[in-house]
Amino acid sequence: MVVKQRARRDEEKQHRRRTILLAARDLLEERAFTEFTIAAVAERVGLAKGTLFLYFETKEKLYLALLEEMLQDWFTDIDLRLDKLDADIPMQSLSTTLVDSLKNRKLFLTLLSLLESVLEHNIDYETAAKFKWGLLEKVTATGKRLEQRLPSLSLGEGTRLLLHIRALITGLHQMSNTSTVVAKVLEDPAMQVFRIEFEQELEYGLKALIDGFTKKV
Amino acid sequence: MVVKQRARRDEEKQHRRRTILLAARDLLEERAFTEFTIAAVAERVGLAKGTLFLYFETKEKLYLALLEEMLQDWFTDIDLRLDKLDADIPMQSLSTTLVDSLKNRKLFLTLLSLLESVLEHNIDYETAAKFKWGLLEKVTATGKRLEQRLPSLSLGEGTRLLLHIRALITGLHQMSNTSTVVAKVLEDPAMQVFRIEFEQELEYGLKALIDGFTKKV
Amino acid sequence: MVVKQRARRDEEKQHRRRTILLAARDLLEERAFTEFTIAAVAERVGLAKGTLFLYFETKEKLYLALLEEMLQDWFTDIDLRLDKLDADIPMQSLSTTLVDSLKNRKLFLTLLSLLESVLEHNIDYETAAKFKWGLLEKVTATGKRLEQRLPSLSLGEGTRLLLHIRALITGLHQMSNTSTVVAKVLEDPAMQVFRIEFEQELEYGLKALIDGFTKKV
Amino acid sequence: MVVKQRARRDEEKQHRRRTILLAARDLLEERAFTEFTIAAVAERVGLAKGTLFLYFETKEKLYLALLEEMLQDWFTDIDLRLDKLDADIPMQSLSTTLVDSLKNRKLFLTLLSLLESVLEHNIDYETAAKFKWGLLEKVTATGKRLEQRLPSLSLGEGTRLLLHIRALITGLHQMSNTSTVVAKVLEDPAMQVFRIEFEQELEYGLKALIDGFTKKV
DNA sequence: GATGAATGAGTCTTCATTCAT
DNA sequence: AATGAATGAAGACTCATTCAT
Repeated sequence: MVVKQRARRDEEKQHRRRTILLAARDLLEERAFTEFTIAAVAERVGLAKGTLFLYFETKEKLYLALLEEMLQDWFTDIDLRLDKLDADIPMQSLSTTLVDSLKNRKLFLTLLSLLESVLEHNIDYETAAKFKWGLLEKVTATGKRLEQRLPSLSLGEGTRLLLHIRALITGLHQMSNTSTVVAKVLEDPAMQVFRIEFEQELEYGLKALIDGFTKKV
Repeated sequence: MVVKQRARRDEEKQHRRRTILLAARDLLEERAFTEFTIAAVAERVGLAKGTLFLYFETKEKLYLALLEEMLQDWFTDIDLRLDKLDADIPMQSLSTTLVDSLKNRKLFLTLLSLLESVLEHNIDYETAAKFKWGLLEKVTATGKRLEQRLPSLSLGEGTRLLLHIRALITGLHQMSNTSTVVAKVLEDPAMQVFRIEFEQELEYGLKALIDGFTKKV
Repeated sequence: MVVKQRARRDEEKQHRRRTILLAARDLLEERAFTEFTIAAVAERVGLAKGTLFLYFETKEKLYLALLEEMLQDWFTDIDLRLDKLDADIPMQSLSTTLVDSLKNRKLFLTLLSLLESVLEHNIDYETAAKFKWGLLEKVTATGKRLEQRLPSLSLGEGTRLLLHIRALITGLHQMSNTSTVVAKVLEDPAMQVFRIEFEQELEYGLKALIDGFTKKV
Repeated sequence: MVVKQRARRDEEKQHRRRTILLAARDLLEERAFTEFTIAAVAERVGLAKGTLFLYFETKEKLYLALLEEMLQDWFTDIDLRLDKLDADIPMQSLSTTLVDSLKNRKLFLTLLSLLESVLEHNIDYETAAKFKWGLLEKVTATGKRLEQRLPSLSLGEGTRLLLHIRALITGLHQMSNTSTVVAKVLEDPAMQVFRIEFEQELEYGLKALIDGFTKKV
């Protein structure tokens, strides 16, 4: 029975919440999502299983909180980069910007890929609504920024482009994360086509996608 | 205990294998993937759970075999359509062709979306290798066809385009399949951005993607 | 964290003890026994969970104290009524008296029904002894009163009658408190036999019981 | 992994079902109801936990099945005894008959005492309805028999008497089953009043109750 | 004394897989 | 080959009780 220092003040509690999220983040970075259990997270933080339920009512809420935080970070980052981006620079640099913003965000990608298929299941209306409204806000704001940077986009197309960008990100991320056995199979030189280098391939795909979105007269 | 007629000859065994796959296919079409349990498949085929393990050593092998068959079908279909496609027709019709080929292939999309994240886990090297080599062949062949149809593509870029097409398909498919609760949240008019109509959106995205791949000078 | 005024003097502590018991009483009146958790009681009193354990070492001790208080009240009430009861009035009115004394004592009945099966577990010898000795005193006194009112009873039979009265009360109370699902089942007219109206049925049963106890020559 | 002989034929399965029920019965005889968990029953039968769920879909269904069987037995027994009972013999022997029928049925009494408060919770409408209809049938039939033996009872009063008999049984049974600590407290000679000898006391109470039911002019 | 965060044993239940029949 | 009963490792979650603050 190792009693952890108690988080009494609200500040401390927020900190512990973050500690849990960080541990979850670490865990996700190392192991497959299927091994991502409450028990594993608890062990990682060095807290009892029950304690986690003091901070997150259900497993799914923990997942979602994790993604929510990462989304927040990512959108902040992306917005900053977009604001710095000169409007005259061609879209090529936009894809580079996006790819750069995703570097060191492996777990963000993992969770993002699982959003609709896993994370958004087994949650209540309240939680779902709160999450979606938050997301809507961010998506709209960033969508607007895209429209400013890419003047050929008409109203609302920024958000739409963002949606397709996400599709490409999610798709490629999944395809690039193979199981250990498959990775071994792909070592064969002939299999090169399937050895997807995520960042490089994403940049390539994004360029094409954005190109297509903007150049289409 | 109704003992099913035994499959003795190899031919019969192959036939039973197919019967299982077909039943699994039907099941997947009706129910969510989480309800896709061995027990459910067995019940659907009218065979015992244990029997399934005579034909597929693990659950994942069954999944993979299912996808393998569907991939076979889809590539055959797509190749046929590509061969019929006149080389002079602009790429716009290529996206339409692709979208058309995916109509009535809901389960194919479901499984394809789960390939790397679920299906390729818990299988042995042999199975993985066999699957990947088969896929390589198909991908290469269809990639070549794309290069023929889209002359601006250089050697090998057909396969690469195919890869990005799949990424977009997988990404959009996942995004368009929301849980019941989320669906309810999305009923709000303001949430329209998140209510993704798969086929329509895919066509839009594919056009842009292919456009970008080809027009890029 | 709102720290409640500390109870320093013994008098204050007794007062707080009572406050807790009263809150627990209220809670039990509203909710089913299964929802009667320490957390719920604490919330109701406006004290912290831990504080409750300063006044009651175990959950069961709290229960028992609660029942003890209610028993005290009830015996006081019943004794008063018995004293007012004219010795010449037939026993019929005794059952009425008893039933009347139980009106508005729902939670008393609930706890009484759980005495041996739940409340008296997980307590120490001391507590058990104290409780039982107190009860003995009350039972004996009221038993005596019964013997005075019902002259046909021989020495000690008053207590014995009391015992059987309690058995009937406990039994009927339990039988009349059905779960929601069962209540729905009992809506069927054919199920009328099982729809027990506690007070009415108790009066009926008590009459018979007391009748039998007294008229038996 | 001790694989138990498999129950293949329907007959064997019924037998295993009974084995489980018997084990549950034994367990209940030895330990308190709170310790009566699926895990404990499984260990007792020497089966895996999961196996129990093949025979009983939920914990509550197991409980109810247990009681259902015992009720069946008891009513059969009681009806037989009532049929043999000469109508001319006074009701005194009726109480004796009832008490006799309850000898060696400790666990039946335990479960019966928990029927409304525990067993009938957390079950679905179907199960509840099936149980109640079965019970209704038995209660009605036995109620009729009582009316035949006790001619002073008017139509329907047999069932009503049965109801009160059950209340007394349940009440006394609970009161007579004390926890270990309380039992120790009751060793004091002064506590004799609380040392309830179930059978003896039930006979006494039943006599009075039946007397009251019948003699009431 | 008061607090409430932390604990962790304990509960039911699911399901892929095994193996006696 | 076919069967399906048996397995048991997980898994999420609850709650009385403890104890650092």
